[in-house]
Amino acid sequence: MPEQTEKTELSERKKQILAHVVELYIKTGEPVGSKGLISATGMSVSSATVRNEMNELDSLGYLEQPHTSAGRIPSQKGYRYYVDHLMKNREIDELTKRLIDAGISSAVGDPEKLISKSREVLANLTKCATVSTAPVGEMTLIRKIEIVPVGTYSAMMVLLTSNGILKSRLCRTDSEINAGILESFYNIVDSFILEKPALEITPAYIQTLAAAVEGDYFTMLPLLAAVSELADSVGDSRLILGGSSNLLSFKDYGASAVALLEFLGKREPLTDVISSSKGSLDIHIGSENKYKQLENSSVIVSKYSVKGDDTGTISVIGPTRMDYETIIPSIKYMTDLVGRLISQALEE
Amino acid sequence: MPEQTEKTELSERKKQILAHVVELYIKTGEPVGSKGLISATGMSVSSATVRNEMNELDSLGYLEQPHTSAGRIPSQKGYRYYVDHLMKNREIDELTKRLIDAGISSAVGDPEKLISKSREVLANLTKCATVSTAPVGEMTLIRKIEIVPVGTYSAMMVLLTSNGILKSRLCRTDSEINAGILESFYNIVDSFILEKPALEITPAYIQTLAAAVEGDYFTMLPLLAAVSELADSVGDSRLILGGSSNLLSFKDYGASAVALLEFLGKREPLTDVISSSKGSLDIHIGSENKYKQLENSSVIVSKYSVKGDDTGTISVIGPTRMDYETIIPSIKYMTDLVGRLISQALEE
DNA sequence: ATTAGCACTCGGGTGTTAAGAGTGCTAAAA
DNA sequence: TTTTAGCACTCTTAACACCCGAGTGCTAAT
Repeated sequence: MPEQTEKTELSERKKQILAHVVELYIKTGEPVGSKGLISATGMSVSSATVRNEMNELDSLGYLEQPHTSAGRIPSQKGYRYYVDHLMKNREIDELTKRLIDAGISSAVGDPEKLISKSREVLANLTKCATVSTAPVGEMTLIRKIEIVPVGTYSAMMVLLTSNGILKSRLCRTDSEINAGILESFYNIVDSFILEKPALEITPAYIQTLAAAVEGDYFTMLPLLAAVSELADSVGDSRLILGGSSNLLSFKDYGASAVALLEFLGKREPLTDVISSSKGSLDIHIGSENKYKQLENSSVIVSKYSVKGDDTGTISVIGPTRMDYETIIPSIKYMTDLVGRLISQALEE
Repeated sequence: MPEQTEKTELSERKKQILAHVVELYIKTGEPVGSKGLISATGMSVSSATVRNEMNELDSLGYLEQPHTSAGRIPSQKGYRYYVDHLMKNREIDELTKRLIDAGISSAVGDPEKLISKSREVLANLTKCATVSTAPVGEMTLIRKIEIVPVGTYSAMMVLLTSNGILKSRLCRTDSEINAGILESFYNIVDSFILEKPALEITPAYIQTLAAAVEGDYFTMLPLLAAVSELADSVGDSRLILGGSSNLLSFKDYGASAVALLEFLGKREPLTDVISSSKGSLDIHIGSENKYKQLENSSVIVSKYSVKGDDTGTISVIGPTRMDYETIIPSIKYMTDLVGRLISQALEE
């Protein structure tokens, strides 16, 4: 009597077999056949039985055959069923946890560094590509601008946003940077730049400000240009891709790896993919992604929120055959940690 | 009588043919045969003549055949002869020049930005991988450190080196950052950190400093740790690789592209390759590079020097079949420009 | 010195075949 | 009714033979 009792319910043994197929395929990358499955898992049934079950899983759409005489591989539906129902979502591995902690320890206190470190660490850990989006949005305000002269004609400038992103650069003027210049610079900054959204500090806006400057226009211009350049680079931290070369090692993508890398290189579609995630941890398998270029990939998007309502994301992109079982706990742990640390860093 | 008069000298026509073969092969990527060469160049000799000449070029080692019945491709020696004697080293293209100028215009005044922009721009231009090394060395000193509180427990910290590299980060302490802390921080910085080589500000060194702090050890520690982190990241700017995914588009590297990317990902050998260059513009063709992984690649290393004796480099890495004729003027122009602009930025 | 002509070579493409892996089905056993 | 053993079948892959064409090297004629 324990058979598929409903359309959506699989018999225990089918579940077991599906889980084994998915896991074996994830491990080896080879289509798994009835015999191979038995010898690898030690199930105490015959290959014929497994074959029958697999056959049914096949017609139910959970498995598919690359060709008639090969083993089976999970279909998209199969992966989906696996991550939804079969995967033991175990706790994160203690060692992995240590690696993560150690990896981002040097960035504690600085949101931007936390974000990029987390991306790097996760890329190393998962051997997949990772994407991070900083909690930068419409309402990320310019919080502080400092300028420190380091020579007669040059100064270092630092810009801090309400989200804790810090950008700095040197800038150079044609005429001397004296107290007067600094004063009028801070005046402009105080009145027209601070507490404005970073996205609004465009070159055009700067132009209009500069036009209104009395007197030392030509000294002020490079300073204001530097401000706009810094404000602009805040936006750059929004979405960053890392570890994409990891994807080359997967034999899953044959020659198509190049096309994938090209796709990932473009900003807009990637932003789209990430931002279309709703939950706090979303898994998009294969063609669940709306972009054709991702049909053989899975994207795991995990969100964290910092004290405001701003949310950032960390994502992992890899072949559908990625190791969900270990990646998911890692990315979860990572996002929690980063969210906590950033919130902490932003406390007054 | 104009034949190969010496071992090292080729007849005019041989030179012409060699040049054509190299250029055609660079353009098409296909081995060039006698007929194809004539039809592509409009030479007024018969294919048989060309064949004879090619045959001799072959035995002299300038050309080689992938297989008997294919056309010829330049050997390493052929490329070498081409870049040394045959290539018209024309001026940089006006359009390219504009692109370069425009590309790095936003970075003027900031050495570090200049360096990374130049790398990016050159990667886009050449479609190859690019490597930049900043003029960071043993004698790059910490020139200035500023710390600006931005909240009760957090401050932004900025570090400037003698070479104009600026690094910044937020840092956070457990107890309040007050005037006293700041004062003792600056005391430590002034006495033990400023004007020291950045490379010497290691975590270990910081440890010994921190140990000697009286009183508020636990507040000072994160600040000093941040200093060491910043000093460390100065070293990171030393050698940076960019545009490596460009290499994937070259059909020259088939499956070996992956191995190449892996090689380029490692820091030490790459440093070795770049730093073994002696002249101001060095071209290493194929296995002239001492690393086996580069046997199908050429590396062009171009140096610039800034006012001191510090020199940085910009390099292009691509298949031996790269377009030397346009890449070389571009990289030359770029290094000159960057060298000039950095020197300018570093003037008092 | 150049060229036309020609035999030759070799890689790439196209069957064909044999081996191997894996399946689906059937009939017997539990 | 479920499981299992056996077997025929399918399909991929590797290996081999084959042909075609591009390109060569050589020779003889100009």
